[in-house]
Amino acid sequence: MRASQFHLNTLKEAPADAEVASHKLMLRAGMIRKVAAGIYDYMPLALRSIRKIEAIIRSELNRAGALEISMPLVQPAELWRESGRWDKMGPEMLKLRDRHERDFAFQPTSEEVVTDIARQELKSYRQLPRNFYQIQTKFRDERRPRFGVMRGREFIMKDGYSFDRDAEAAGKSYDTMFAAYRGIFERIGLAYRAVAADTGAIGGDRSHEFQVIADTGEDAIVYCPDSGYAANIELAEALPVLPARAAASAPLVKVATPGRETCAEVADFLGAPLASTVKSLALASDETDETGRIVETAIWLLLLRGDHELNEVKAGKIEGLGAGLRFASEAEIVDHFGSEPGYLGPIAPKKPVRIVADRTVARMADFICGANAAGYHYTGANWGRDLPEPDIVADIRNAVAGDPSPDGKGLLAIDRGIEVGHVFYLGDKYSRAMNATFLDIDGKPRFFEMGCYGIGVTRILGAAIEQNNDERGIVWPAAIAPFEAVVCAIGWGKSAAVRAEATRLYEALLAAGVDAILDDRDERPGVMFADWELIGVPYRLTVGERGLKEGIVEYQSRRGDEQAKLAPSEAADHVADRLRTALKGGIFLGQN
RNA sequence: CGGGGUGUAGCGCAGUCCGGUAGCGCGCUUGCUUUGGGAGCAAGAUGUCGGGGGUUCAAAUCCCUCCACCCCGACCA
Repeated sequence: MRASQFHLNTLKEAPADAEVASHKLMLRAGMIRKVAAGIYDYMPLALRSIRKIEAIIRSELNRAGALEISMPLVQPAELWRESGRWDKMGPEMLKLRDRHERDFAFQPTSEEVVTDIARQELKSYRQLPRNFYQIQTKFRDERRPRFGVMRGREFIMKDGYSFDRDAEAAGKSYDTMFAAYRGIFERIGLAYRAVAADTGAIGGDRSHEFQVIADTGEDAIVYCPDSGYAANIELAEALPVLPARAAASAPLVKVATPGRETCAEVADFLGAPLASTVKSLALASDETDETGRIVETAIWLLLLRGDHELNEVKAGKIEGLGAGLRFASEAEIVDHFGSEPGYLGPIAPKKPVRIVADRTVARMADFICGANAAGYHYTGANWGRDLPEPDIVADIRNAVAGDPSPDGKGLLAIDRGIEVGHVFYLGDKYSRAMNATFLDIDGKPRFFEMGCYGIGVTRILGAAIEQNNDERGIVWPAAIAPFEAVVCAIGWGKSAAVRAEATRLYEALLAAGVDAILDDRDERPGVMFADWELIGVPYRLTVGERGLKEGIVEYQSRRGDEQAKLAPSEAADHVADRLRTALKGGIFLGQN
């Protein structure tokens, strides 16, 4: 490709609506253009990278035995009604109507359609296992699209689905996909972690997210550097921080704490450590009938140590609390505790409430908590003596850095991550709902055991840039760079020698299998360098009259780790050699 | 969905308070000069001032209304 024939449109200043580095840089490099909120044009540079990501995914999935198919973007409502998700997906799903007033959805994912394929195409256990995937445009009407392609509404995703005879075989399919994902992210060349993730209603332990490590990530990843344990913070078990409950040593005293409503304020006011306070959160759970009407509301008091945070995913798993979990309203709080928020506590609420203590709180002694009276807290509170033992003791907090690892082999650390892949064991959730069966060896129909496997193709672009950029622009991993190398010709217009040598070098790169571009725009060197550094091409060869007089061309890596003057005859091989090393892969930071 | 903010040339912005013929920088076009880190000079082109309605002799500016986009948001008692 010659730059004079390519479409380049770089900006010195980023549009004002871009917030994060990847979004700004993609706009400045001219990779994407915003068409509407969360909806973008992918210009030639971006599409080149996308196609490379897709090619890596295809090659690894095909190698793992998965089969590529293509399912419709516009899917009939009946299938979604069968699974019950037509209503459940809510406003995230874009719904459409055709000229006959029939309902359709623009696919946000394709479990329903693929299950429909399976129940019609897969009749016998002899056809199993089977794994279908597609790489395609998805639409999810996000409440708040942001961060450019990282959380867009329309995006490209690889979604794959496995069908197996039984849970054991499904486990093997899962493992195969897990390994394939490792292969994919190795090749893409990003630092990533595979972490255990929440399985929601399905249960079990077979759900992993592939997280690209970046400070701007929306997810918190808890891991243990010593043992390799890694999990999304939603799931990561938080062990009690205290070894055992100490004996009570202080009397229960009601102290005035006027205007001090948060644990930090109270601790500060009383001159006590934050870790000696207990935070009381009033939650409510609404039980509904089939029509969605609330038939019963229960009020709960969740207790956390003052320096800990509630984990709502964990709270939602408490028996009875999961249904309609929400924070209690102020009226409910006053009604049950006899006090306004800010001074709630587990000691003698006005009406009985269910008390759930985090495991750490259950081991605390002589703690500080609200007194259920405005402007007052208790100090020296003790379980068993001043209040009954908690109804439920459970892990309901977020793990924090420095907690003991759940596997007992060290201390936890926390990183931020961008979720770019997810593998999930589905069981028979969809096959049962949609009556998708095959005939097993005993001649009886069985529901398929399914798994689903996603990769956010366009999100990988954003994640790669978040992880790899500097003040000059993008620093692509070689495997997904729009071009692997650029030949900058200085003085293209006026020097036949430069034209000849730059062209020869460019062709030598192509011959060596390097995806190169020749910058023949006859621009000033500063313009060319700035453009290619912004775009993030990994390797650059510069040809100018000055160098040719010395008998050299200049080589520069975008990472800035190597700069050299090379004999023109060696330059293409040098780049090809560096590229081969670079394409060997990413940095796997571990899995659990 | 709630709260806040912004819409003026392709991009970044000024002008709005205090109504009076729409500006600056970058980019773009043409010419000349320049040519190893985003060149200089000269001459140009480009605007439904987000849309609609209203007030006024006169509206980017004041009023009403709609729209789009951006940011924050269960906050933890």
